[in-house]
Amino acid sequence: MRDRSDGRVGTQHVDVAGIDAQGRVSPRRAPVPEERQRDAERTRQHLLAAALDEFAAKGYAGARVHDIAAAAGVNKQLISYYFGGKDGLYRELQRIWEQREAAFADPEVPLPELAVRYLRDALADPRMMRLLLWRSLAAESGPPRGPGGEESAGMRRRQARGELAADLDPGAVVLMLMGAVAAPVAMRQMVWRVTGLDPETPEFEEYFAEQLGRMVRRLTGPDPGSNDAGPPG
Amino acid sequence: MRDRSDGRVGTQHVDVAGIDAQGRVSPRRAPVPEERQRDAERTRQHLLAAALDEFAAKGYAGARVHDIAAAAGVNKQLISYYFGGKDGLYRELQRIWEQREAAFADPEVPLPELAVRYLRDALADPRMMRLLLWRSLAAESGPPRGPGGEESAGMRRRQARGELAADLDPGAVVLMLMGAVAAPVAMRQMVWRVTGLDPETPEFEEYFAEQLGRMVRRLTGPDPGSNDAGPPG
DNA sequence: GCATCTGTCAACCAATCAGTTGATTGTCTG
DNA sequence: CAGACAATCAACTGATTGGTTGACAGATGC
Repeated sequence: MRDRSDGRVGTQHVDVAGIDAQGRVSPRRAPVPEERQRDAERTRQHLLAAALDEFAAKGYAGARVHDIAAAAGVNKQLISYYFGGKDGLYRELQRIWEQREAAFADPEVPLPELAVRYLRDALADPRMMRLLLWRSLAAESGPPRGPGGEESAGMRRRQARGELAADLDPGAVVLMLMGAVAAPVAMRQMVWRVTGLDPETPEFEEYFAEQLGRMVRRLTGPDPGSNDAGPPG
Repeated sequence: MRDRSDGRVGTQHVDVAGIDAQGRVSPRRAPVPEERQRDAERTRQHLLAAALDEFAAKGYAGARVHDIAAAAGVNKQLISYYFGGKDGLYRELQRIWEQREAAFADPEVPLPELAVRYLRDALADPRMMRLLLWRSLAAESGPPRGPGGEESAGMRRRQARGELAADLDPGAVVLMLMGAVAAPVAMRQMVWRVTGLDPETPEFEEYFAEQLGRMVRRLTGPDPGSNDAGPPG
């Protein structure tokens, strides 16, 4: 047995929440009173945090296991030891992300707020969004997998509730919102050219969140004035 | 002299239009009556076309000069010979793209049509969009370069003309439209999950073009009915 | 307190890959 | 047609890079 990750596949033993927005590892590891010199879980988390930085920054092909190990402060062999190699480390990151992803998209919160929430999340820590984009671009083309058209269930409920204009298709709206949220991450230099703002500043976040909210409100219902300017005169 | 590209820097000797949407090389090369065995310009174009495919598919880090040369049907050394290496080939592609880019964004065509035009262009041949996305993701973070906030000049004219709602900032609208157009290219699997359509089919193109047009029309002026349902009142 | 397992590392290895070298052959020009 | 130059290729090279090996040392249990 030379790959410690084999036994973990399918389980969720990883401290998913242990990686904060700055990539630091949370110190809470209950059964360990003082700092040990050797701590498998701590090393795993350090590697995962460093890998998230590296893969988000350079993508899979551009990432270097040497750099990940160096950033984690451990020997690069431990990547093979814990995750079975670069590929396993990458997969583990994606697995963690898919777990978190499910917690989003509450169908009760109004659409403009939901969009803005996604935006702020992506801007506060663009690494996951970047990971998604890298993966999407790298995915070789071919027939789509999995069930299709299911994601818009909550959206269709919104529409039935009158929260979305009748002549708009929920799928298209979701797609456009995804694009709008991803745009500042996917096309950073475009932000500068188009708005004159640095996409990483809080100024831009406030500006674009406000604007995105307004735009989404215009997609809600046949009367755009009813949501942000009172009933029409 | 071992790099034929040195003498070309700054000039535009390349048959930019010679690469069509399918990556084929146009056969028109005026002063050549029959097929020669050796043809520098033809080889250059073959390499550029193959490079566009390869870089768009895998990005810079993932692209392999060997594969580019093989797809072009020539020896890989010719990449160094004509372009000074992988990097020079990549730069040349970007240079070509920047030349074409300028031809877009006519401030006279209505905004919904402009957005739809961009969308159809991106869907018909996603390679340039993919190139842009790869480059954006790979660009290391840092202070933005070049002049900022200038791109929205035409948009501001639209707003003054009343084509854009007064409470929306042109920059934010452009950014969102960019994201919406890029979304089907940048997040292909999302299209399938959200709409149930294959993003490469004409069905999807018609569907999303129609929907995008409707959404953009809702961003034009305080009265959404004024643009697609005649004058108000 | 000793044996065993787990965690860690330095050094090594094989594969990949961009780029170079030197030779070969088509093409043009006088 | 002959010399010169342009275009092309097969083989080689040096540098990365992901992964493996074998040793060693901290932790753990008896």
